[in-house]
Amino acid sequence: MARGSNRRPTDGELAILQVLWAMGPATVSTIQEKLEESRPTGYTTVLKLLQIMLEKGLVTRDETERRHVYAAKEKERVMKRSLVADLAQRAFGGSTAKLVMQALSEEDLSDRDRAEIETLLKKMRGE
Amino acid sequence: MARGSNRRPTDGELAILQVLWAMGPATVSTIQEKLEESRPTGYTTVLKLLQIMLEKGLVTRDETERRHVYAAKEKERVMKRSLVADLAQRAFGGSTAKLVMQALSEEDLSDRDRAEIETLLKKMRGE
DNA sequence: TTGACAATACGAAGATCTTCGTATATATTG
DNA sequence: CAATATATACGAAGATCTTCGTATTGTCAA
Repeated sequence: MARGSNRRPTDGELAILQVLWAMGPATVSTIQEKLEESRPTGYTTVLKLLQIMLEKGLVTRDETERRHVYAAKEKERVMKRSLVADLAQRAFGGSTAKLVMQALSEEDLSDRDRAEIETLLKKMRGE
Repeated sequence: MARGSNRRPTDGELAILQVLWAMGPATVSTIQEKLEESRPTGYTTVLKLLQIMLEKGLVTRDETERRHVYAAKEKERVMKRSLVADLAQRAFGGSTAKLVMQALSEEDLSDRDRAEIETLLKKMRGE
């Protein structure tokens, strides 16, 4: 198996994935600039991380142009699902419901958020 | 600052915390036996982890008896809140609501769970 | 073609995590 | 008390993560 396969992304990797999900495919320097806002990181560091992520299969790379273009491989949704499942597993005995309860009970949700969640639950009830 | 302070617990540490939260204060061998079910780990490894967790302030230790008794320091709720907040930060742009939406939309909740969550939301709406 | 610049590749250092072997200390029992 | 069992302490190895310095490669202009 390749390096770190089947493992959740590290903090650095996740920060990069967030950028890629938000911006779509991008070059190293673009990613690095964007990352600067939330997580200052040198150019070669970002590059190295992307190279490792490529090895791990977390991103794809288009080498057509001189400036390689990286893109997140896993769909955002798939990855986030697995992150939530992972936390549920590690901290909530595998129960996503418990995780949700915990999240809701501590948080000050906006009315809008709360309404959205209620709608979602209503839809689930219908099925 | 002490070792790894302000950092989220590692997988091994979290596994131990889960045992301590479930069983209350316990000796190394008790913890190790319990852990065997979910995460086979040798005795000295568990011991070492606990010693490190003590340094980090994740657990307390009662040395009165020959067999030291370890206990989770942070309240379960506090730690779990910070874990959820951490994931929201790292993967959902800081939005707990988005995290919850993601968790709910993918999961097959039992009717009971769904009802419980709806009750919680209703209560929040009242306030 | 060559010089200058821009981008990638590579390697290694320093931290942390997990694991375990071994040393040391403390009971227990015959 | 001596022998044995049981606990804890310590240190070090092997992995992974992050970071960065430096080497290499590719591009463009004069």
